[in-house]
Order: sequence, then structure tokens, then C-alpha cells
Amino acid sequence: MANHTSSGSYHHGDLKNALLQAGEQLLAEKGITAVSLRDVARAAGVSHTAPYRHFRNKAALLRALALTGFVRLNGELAEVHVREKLGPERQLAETAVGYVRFAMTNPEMFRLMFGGMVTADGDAEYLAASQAILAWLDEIMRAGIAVGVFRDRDAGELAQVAWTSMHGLATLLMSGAMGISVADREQPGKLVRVVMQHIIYGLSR
Amino acid sequence: MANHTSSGSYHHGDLKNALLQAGEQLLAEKGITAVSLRDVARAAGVSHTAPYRHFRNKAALLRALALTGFVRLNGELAEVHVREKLGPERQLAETAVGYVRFAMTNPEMFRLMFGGMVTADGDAEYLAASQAILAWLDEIMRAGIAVGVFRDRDAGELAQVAWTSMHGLATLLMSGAMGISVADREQPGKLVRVVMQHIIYGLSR
DNA sequence: ACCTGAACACCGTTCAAGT
DNA sequence: ACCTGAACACCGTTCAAGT
Repeated sequence: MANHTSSGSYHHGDLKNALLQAGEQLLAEKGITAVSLRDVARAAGVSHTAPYRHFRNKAALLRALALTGFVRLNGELAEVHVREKLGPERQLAETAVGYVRFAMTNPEMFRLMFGGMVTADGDAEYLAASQAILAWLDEIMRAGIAVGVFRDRDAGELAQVAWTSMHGLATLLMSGAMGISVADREQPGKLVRVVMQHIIYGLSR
Repeated sequence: MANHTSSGSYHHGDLKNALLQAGEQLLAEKGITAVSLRDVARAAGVSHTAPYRHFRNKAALLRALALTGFVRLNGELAEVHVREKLGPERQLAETAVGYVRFAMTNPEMFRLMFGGMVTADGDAEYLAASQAILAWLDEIMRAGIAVGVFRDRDAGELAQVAWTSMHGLATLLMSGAMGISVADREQPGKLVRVVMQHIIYGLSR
């Protein structure tokens, strides 16, 4: 899809985006370990060396893919914000539910984003994308402090506590280490609410 | 190393353990994505097909490797328990520090254990190994409830909160998403203590 | 029982070459 | 500028064969 260039010839139109789209689909279908650069090129209908014109190597393509994941996650968290006008505690709880749901419904993307294949090491784009999540939580905590429901501590600190909790829930649930099978659709939401209730209790005054 | 069989011939002695040892070293040196089954066989001094006599495939070798990681982690957490006789709160905080330190000093092993390449899906051994961590935290929480420092709730629930928090800290720090470079040796410990302080506050009565 | 070597169908990456 | 095809040094896995 995307925009064709005006010329009728278009070798492929916008190969870069075509590759990212194909990559995202293959990621979801086959999993992070099974997706090859050659597969992506094949799915986009070009030779297996064509991607090198747009990405330095496979890692660069995966990095770009992870960034689209962050955009999507931030978008979903924003939706929670709009939908919920029920005060900071409820907002925090629902953000956690959304965060964990994103992880459970896009497990391979989530793994790509946080699993260590892509890292923030000197990557300003990645760092900015991930910090956007923290900024988001920071806003909730700040609002909660302002209306007196959260303890009057550094909002950034409280945001770190919140992020840590929902991220731990997501990663632990995905690994299956919690003893709750990934297939089970009901349990996760319940666990998230129970754990977040404790967290929120601790953050409240 | 390990035990030679009594016969002088010994094709390799105990190849299975030799492979696991070689695998652990290569994992730490080259990282999870770079370690190949052929590398492991090479390091153990056998042909690249020999491992198939002891492991069904590469995934099975990695799974066995992850299990040794769980044994090591549980051992380190046990050390914290013996060392600290300072009450449940302090014990929980130090357990979190130990948990995160394990992750930071054995990042590739930690990734292997929780990164999704190995999963609990119907794997009783993996589930038992990971549940041992939870049982461990459960004990701390139970003791804390008994002496009246923690809220009188289901100990398993409090243990899930605790595990979630330290695991979130570990994974978020490793990904670099927190904005704290992995190279920085001081910051992590500080962050862990700050976050755990909030968590413990919430768990306390 | 335990290990080897050839073989197969894949990889990621480089490079000269085509339009 | 953008893409192709051959080539290179790797993979994981299977299988007949050796001791």
C-alpha cells in the first residue's frame, strides 16, 4: 500500500515500508527467531539483497520494526487515557491492563521491543520511543499527586515503580513462569488487577 | 571435567555435561543469538552431529542450559537468605538486589531463562524451576505476615507482587529502556532499592 | 552405545553487474 | 538510484556408515 511515486515505472514504490510491513506480518506469524531477511524480501517480492539498499543489515531492519511497535503501544496507551476519566488510580490500573494486553496479543513484537535483540545502547530513537512510555506514566502520577491520591514523592520515581510493575507482569506472564498458561485468556487480566491493586495501595497516601 | 567412566576408552567421558559447560561459556561470551549448536560441539571437541545423541535438537540443549541457570539463580537467592537475618522487609529488598544483580551479571543466561526461547508450555521441569523462585518469595512474605510487618493477605499474592517488581526491574534495566546504561554499575542498585522501598511500603501494614 | 562425514536446504552479507 | 545473481562462509538436521 502506501503512496506510489508519481512515475508509472516504480521499481517497487516504497520498498522500505513494504519491507517493514512484510516484516511485521512475518514476525507475528513465524516468531522472532524464525523470521529471516530473505523471507522478508521474498514476501515483499524483491530479491534477497534488495533490503540492503534500505537497511544496513538485518539488525537495522529489526530495530526499525521495533520502533513501529513502540508507536503502536504508545497509541494504545493513549486510547486508555482518552477512554478513562475515572481518576488516576483507575487510570493507572487500566494502563497496566492495556500494557499487558499489548504484550499478550503481540508477543513477538513485544519480545523484539524489550527482549534484548534491540537495545537503547546509544540509540537515541529507541531511547526516545521507550521514554515516551515513562513520560506517559509520569503524567498520570503527577495528576494523582496533584489531586492528593498519590504520595507526594518525585513523580518520576512513582512512574518507574508503575512501569516496573506492569512490565514485570507482562514479561513473567509471557514466559509462562507464573504458572499461568499463555493460552488462558481470563487469568492474566485478573492477575494484573490484583497485583496493580497492591502497587496502587503502596503508591497512595 | 565431571566423572570419567571407569573404562579407559571413554569416547568423551560425559559428553552431555561437557556440552552444557561449553554451551554456558559460549552463551556468556557470544550471546544467545550467536551461539550455534556447531560451535558448542566444536568447543566440546566432537563432531557437529554428536550432540544429537544427547539432545533432541538445539532447543533441547538450550532448555537444559536454562535449567542450570535457574539452579544457579535459586542458589544465589538462598545465599541472601542465609546472609540476611534482618527481618522480612530487608530480606525482600536484598533478594531483589540479588535477583537484579544475577540478571545484570549473567544477561545472556537471564535472557535465555525468561526471553521466550524457552517456555513453560507443558514443560514440567521449567515450571518447577521457576516456581521455586516464587516459593522462595512466598516464604519471605509468610514470615513477614506472621511477625506482623506485612499486610495479612494471601502470601502467594504478595509473592507475585514482589516477583513482578524485581523481574520488571531486571528486564527493563537490561533492555536499556529505563535510560540507565547497562555499563553503569552504581545506578541499578540504587534504582532497585528505591523502587523496592515503594513496593515494600505498599506491602506493609 | 556412541560418534563421524556427507548431504540438504537453508541463512546473512558482499560484490560485480545490470537498468 | 535501485535492484539482481552469483558467491562465500556459515547454519540445523537427517541419515547411512563406522567402531
